Amino acid sequence: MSVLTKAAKPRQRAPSLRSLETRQRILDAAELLFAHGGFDGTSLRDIAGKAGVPVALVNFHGGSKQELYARIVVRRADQLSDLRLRALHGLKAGPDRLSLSAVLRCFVEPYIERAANGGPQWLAYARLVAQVSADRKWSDISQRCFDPTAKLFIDEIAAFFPGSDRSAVAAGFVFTVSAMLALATSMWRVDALSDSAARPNPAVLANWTVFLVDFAEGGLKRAVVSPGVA
Amino acid sequence: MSVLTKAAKPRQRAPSLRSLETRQRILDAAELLFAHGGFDGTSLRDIAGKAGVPVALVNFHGGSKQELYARIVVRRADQLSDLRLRALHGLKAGPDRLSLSAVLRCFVEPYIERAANGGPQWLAYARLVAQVSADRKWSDISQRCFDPTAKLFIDEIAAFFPGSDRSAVAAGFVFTVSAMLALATSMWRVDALSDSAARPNPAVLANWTVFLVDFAEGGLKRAVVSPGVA
DNA sequence: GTCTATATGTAGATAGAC
DNA sequence: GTCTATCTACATATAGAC
Repeated sequence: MSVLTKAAKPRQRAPSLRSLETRQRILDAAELLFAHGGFDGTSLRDIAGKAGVPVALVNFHGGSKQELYARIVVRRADQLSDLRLRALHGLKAGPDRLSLSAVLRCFVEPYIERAANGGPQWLAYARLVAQVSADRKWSDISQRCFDPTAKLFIDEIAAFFPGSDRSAVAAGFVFTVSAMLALATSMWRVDALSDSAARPNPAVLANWTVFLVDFAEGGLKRAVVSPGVA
Repeated sequence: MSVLTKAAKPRQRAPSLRSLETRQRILDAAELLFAHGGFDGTSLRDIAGKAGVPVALVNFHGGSKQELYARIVVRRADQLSDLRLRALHGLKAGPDRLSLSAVLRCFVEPYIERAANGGPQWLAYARLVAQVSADRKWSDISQRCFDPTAKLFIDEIAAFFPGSDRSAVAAGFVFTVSAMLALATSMWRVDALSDSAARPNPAVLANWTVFLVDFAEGGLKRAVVSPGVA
């Protein structure tokens, strides 16, 4: 049974302003802590402590722990999809012929830009997206929040490879997404492996966007057209 | 303090045969369960139950929960590095000039091949490697188990891009690894996104090796030489 | 809507008999 | 080396006063 199909605890009146503030504090705290510790590594008590509310309020505003987790992922998913689709539509309305890299940028840039410059909540959300995308346990959330937009982009990408196998395009897209998520979660590995000074400043993350788009474009053009996969 | 620097519980004699069998059962069960549920999502009681031993034996043979987790990752890491380095040395000893894709294949193929055909324990181990690589919490394990070999391969890759920034090569390598790990953990997303029939058979995983190598080669050649990153 | 108090279960770890 | 029994802490969730 999906955690998303269950509605929130039924309430009889519209929530008060005070309630909305409390609720947001709880969701914000949960976002930060879930992103850092994962679902199983974070307790509702941790969340209540960080939000400065008693434990019972976390259940009241967030529902069960699973519902709370899902609620947080859903919260920003529409906004992220909006940014991506808006960029894509703007591109298609423009005068230039579509390029593969431009399409890829429409998908990648909103995520990276917000992870880099959207403040700690968006950075946490970026990590949360990586958790959800990597763990089959959350596949229902992925399917509801991310797959519709992803499929649209796969269609756009596939148009650059006429006659190609759709599962090859999908695989290339998944590789691209995994590289994108690595930007938000694994830059510490890049630093460790390049023996460079630490790069703790999240602002430079944005510098890697063009690198990522180049990598994905080159990878797709090299792999999808080749007959490597039957 | 690293979990790896602590030695195992001191024992005065070499373990008996019976002990070795019990220990292996415990480690195998832990490998399967940690890979499926993650560190925090798996209890020592689950592991003891699956191994068919009392809980106390898990502590006796595995040490603390963290030590047990680290022990499992370390257990196959040397073997994996061996396979990769042996393949690389074989390549360099051969008559042909090195190609980038051949070098990449040396790194990628042992992992994919064992995830696909090495049985359930190796498949679980592949997922475990993905967990360790994605979570900064395990960076000390990454550094001990995987970074030395990774640095050697980055050196080899960098030789194909003279004058390039080492952190760019490292980033391209991290992207490549993230795509490799996605093969072992996220093929369900490919199936969901391509609307294809499920692909539950792990044997076809190996078919994707060439696709992955192509993707990585194309991505590196496109991204590293371009001046996208200062 | 909020919060105290608590019900109920499970976690990791170990002491000490065998 | 093995295993029973248990210690202590913390988990999620809710009942019911305010």
